[in-house]
Amino acid sequence: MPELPEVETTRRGIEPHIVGQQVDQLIVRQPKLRWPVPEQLSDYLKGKVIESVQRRGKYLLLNTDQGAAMYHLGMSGSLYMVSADQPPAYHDHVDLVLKNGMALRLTDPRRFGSLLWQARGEQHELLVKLGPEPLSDAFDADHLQAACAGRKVAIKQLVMNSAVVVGVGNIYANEALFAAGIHPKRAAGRISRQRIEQLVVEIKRILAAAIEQGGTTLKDFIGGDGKPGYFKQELSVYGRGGEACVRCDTPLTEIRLGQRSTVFCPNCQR
DNA sequence: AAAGACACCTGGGAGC
DNA sequence: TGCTCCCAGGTGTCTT
Repeated sequence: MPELPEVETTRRGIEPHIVGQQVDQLIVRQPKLRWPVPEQLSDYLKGKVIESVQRRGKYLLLNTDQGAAMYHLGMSGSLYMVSADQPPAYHDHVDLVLKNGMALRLTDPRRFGSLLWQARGEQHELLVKLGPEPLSDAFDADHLQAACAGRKVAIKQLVMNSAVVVGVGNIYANEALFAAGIHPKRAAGRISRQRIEQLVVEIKRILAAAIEQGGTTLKDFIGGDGKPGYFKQELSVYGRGGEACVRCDTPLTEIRLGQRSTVFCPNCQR
């Protein structure tokens, strides 16, 4: 489900309901997520006040004065507010119950998501190697060019590498490469400076636009406010293999690149 | 060091 | 109706 825009949409949706609230308890019905939910997490969180909700890449950090609850939504996760007495459904794995009677509920059918703890003053090891935020000034043409230099890997796989830049998943990698006119299989080290600059611009533009639209709802994504995302209407290539290119009418080609479905226009993208 | 394959897990849709 | 197979928004780890 979630790439960066969906995670940011979730963050904005839950933030007003959580910041300043005190944790009553953490109910873990299914601890077997991508990594086991730490057994002591409930003790860590009990009685703490959520001071802020922060996003780093696709992680959400619920900060307290002792450390942070660190959520990742994997492929199929979502987070939303419910009344604490709302009966859980089958895949509702964790409730963060607040003293005001509400709860932050984690649903994740495939369980590729996670809920971990980051101690105060430490950086969790999963965050250490992350590259810059795509919407920050640290992600610029100099950075991307340096990451591409000498690399034979396909540019699509490079921009999806979280050590290079965080938050660019399969949907937006496809879309950004189309917008920049770059073939997804092109070797990263064989792209001109000018086209790298264009790619940086398009990644930022598309992610920002998707956030504005509340993310992309494919199957069942809903933001923290319970509304679906509307960016699907803006997709030019993702999910459109075989259909006509919006720019030149050529049928879009669909291939697999690193086990991920990849769609591009063989005429517009070189 | 870099590239590629594989792993984790469930549900939905296509095809027979 | 029901079975099998393939696919899905992620990403750490193991193998070449």
